[in-house]
Amino acid sequence: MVLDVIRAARSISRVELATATGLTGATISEVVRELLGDGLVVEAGRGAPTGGKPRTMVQLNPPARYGVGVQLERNACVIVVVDLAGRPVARTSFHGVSSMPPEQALPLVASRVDALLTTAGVDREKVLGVGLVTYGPQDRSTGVLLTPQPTEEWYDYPVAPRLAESLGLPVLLDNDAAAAAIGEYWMGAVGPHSTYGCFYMATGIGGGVVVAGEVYRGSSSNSAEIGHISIDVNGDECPCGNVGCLENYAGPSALVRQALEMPDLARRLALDPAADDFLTEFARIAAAANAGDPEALALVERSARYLGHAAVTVAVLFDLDTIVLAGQSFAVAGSIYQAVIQQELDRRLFARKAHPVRVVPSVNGSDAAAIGGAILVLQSELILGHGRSEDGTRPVPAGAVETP
Amino acid sequence: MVLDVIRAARSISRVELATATGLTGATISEVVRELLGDGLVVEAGRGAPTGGKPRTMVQLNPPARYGVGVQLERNACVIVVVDLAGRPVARTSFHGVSSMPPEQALPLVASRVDALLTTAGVDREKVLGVGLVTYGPQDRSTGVLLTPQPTEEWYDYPVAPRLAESLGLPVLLDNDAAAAAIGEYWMGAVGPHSTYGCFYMATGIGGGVVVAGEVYRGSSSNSAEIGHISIDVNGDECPCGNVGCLENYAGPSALVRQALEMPDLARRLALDPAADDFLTEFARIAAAANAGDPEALALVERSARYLGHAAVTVAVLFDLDTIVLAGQSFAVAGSIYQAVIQQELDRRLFARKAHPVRVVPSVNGSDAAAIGGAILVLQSELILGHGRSEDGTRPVPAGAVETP
DNA sequence: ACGACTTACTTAGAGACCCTAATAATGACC
DNA sequence: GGTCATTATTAGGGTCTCTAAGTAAGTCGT
Repeated sequence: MVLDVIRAARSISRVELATATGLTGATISEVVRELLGDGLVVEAGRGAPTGGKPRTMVQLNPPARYGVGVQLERNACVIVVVDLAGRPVARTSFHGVSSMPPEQALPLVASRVDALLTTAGVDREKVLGVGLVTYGPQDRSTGVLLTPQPTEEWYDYPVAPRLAESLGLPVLLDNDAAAAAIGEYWMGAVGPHSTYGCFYMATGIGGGVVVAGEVYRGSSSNSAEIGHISIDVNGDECPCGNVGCLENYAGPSALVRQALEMPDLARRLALDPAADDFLTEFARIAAAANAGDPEALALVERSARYLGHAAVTVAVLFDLDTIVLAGQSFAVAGSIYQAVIQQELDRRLFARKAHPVRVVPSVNGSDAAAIGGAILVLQSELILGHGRSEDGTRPVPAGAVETP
Repeated sequence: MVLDVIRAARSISRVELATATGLTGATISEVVRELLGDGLVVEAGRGAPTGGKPRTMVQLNPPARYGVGVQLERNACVIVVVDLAGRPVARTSFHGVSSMPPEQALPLVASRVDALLTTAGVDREKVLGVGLVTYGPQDRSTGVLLTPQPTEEWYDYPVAPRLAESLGLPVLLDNDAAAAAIGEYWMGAVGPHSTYGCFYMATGIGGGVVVAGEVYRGSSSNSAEIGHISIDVNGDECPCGNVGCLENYAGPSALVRQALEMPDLARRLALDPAADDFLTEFARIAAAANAGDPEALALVERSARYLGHAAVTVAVLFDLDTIVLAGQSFAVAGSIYQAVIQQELDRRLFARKAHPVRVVPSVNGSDAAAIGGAILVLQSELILGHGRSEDGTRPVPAGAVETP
């Protein structure tokens, strides 16, 4: 808990820690000494003069621990290594995983992770674990995917345990949007008391909500599937069973479909109706909208308005104060989306006497989910204490100085 | 925490408490001794034989403490007194409060509470506090209403502090739907690990979500306002600022409006277009639907389908396992609503590999909100420990046996 | 019917955690 | 250079919950 406050504050003195945590100075002294001993934090400089003894600031020691984030998307796989500060120190991405069966894909991923750690010169002892993030339903506790994607063979396959086996590191399975959401928190983009949501748009649209610094988990940890909430009670049925699903109005594949129905636009952007990777087609539409193409802009703005409409629902239900936009599909035309969604929220929530909802782009950019996955591991092991050993002490990698 | 487990189990032995709480038998012994001393629990009988020393069961001592619930609705005011088991031991209701300014209404409410406690013979020392529940936005921390209802004068009026002053008892302000929701939990209608929602329909439609035995609170404790989530992106604008609000499709006032547009039905049910209390008109429609009137049934079923549609959204976002229907507007045609909403959930969620969502009526009937308000106080003071004194001990009303 | 066994509960002592109170350290200010 | 304000540390104690050992109260076998 103290560590989390230090992280949030970036640099903080012991007195400030005491007031922030509610603990007494004596206890803080003790805890900070232990953290210093573990190498997790370092003393760094003086605080502003206060008329007495100057405060010695403590802050996270970024290279003390690392987390690995692996994101499996429909087409690509992104791997990042982040330090304690949440900053990526190494990154790689490659294609082809989605067309393999898991038996073949996971060892490949494992070898890539190994290679990345080696080239980045990261001491393996300092790696707390791997955060594996995917879209769609999953069983976090067993580390199993509950969707037959990318291929049938992945359904019910124990991806997390198998990857853990290959790597010899703990592997946490989680949702891409949830990971991106917690990434914002760790990086300090939202306040520690903020209740906020993340809209994650890549090939699909996912969502994650964070309350008091932790991801909201419902009864089965598959909450906030924003892509399949309905925005129109009279809409068409979706393969998911619901009607009027947001994704079919506002998702990248929907926009490509809509653009293909506009012959002028389709020709102008050289859209390929047979392209199997619709994200590149979508990126072209987004780029055209950015460049001022009226037809493309109209499409993107309508998509954004639908997203804004869903954002109102999510914001009202969860009582959010901030919504973060993350995922590569916001990479190109993110500012348009941000403006329109913000406008929609302001318009629809103004009449309520409630606080406004702020819309912001992710601080972690396109790799938000992968980075978030790595951060989930850091949080799980260091803050929530899931990785502590049986005797209650923290696992101390080689190199850390043990307190006597 | 131990008390909460005892409540949930109704009757439980110390060994079972140990396994349920994760504490050791020794600790449980100590804690239970203290609870016995406070009079909060009593030993009651033997458990099933296990081959050794029989287990002595402990259970809540219902008359040890009481909570008062006060519900302010648009037309009526309901006051209940419940014991530790959550059972109402006294109840009264009256009209007229909504037409008064708060300066006049709150002393009236206070006198009614006093009278009710007296006639019920409840020792005032054993009353932990009052749960005041209302609809619409509010500021729980200050006990202030953020809506100009029932009249302008109530807006920003410190209702909770004033009532506390009049009564000399702590007063908690909360949302009616949230109260009804937590009432279900206390009564054991949902399991302790359930994540569930409550749809509360009286004059409007409210919602509450409970996670791990506590009401979900967003950034301002005004979450899950179900009546004003949109079910139709192309719908009409609502005074709240949103479009296609559920309440305008499925709420009691909407149904009365729809029925008045059907001359045959309006005549048959003798609906009064000028009636200011549309709940009695709505009850007539619901009764007709129950009795098999095809037009009335069609109206109610359509309303239920809209509610079911919203239920899908809420269930997906919060990942619920159960939805409770509460409030007087479900009193008459509750079974129709329950069946249709259940059907809609099953239909829309089937394709997902997820768990089903169960729809159940409230165990607390029409007074669910008032009872829930009283229970909120019990929970707040006894389980969450908000009412403990400075030295960390529980407040011990006269009559309780203090441990040496 | 008696004693051995099983299971439930209690007591005693130890350790972790965090508190209060007193003490040491360190730079600002006159 | 001494006093003061403020920060940090140390010492000692209280509370909580644990382990380990002991006691209570049944069942079961002979």
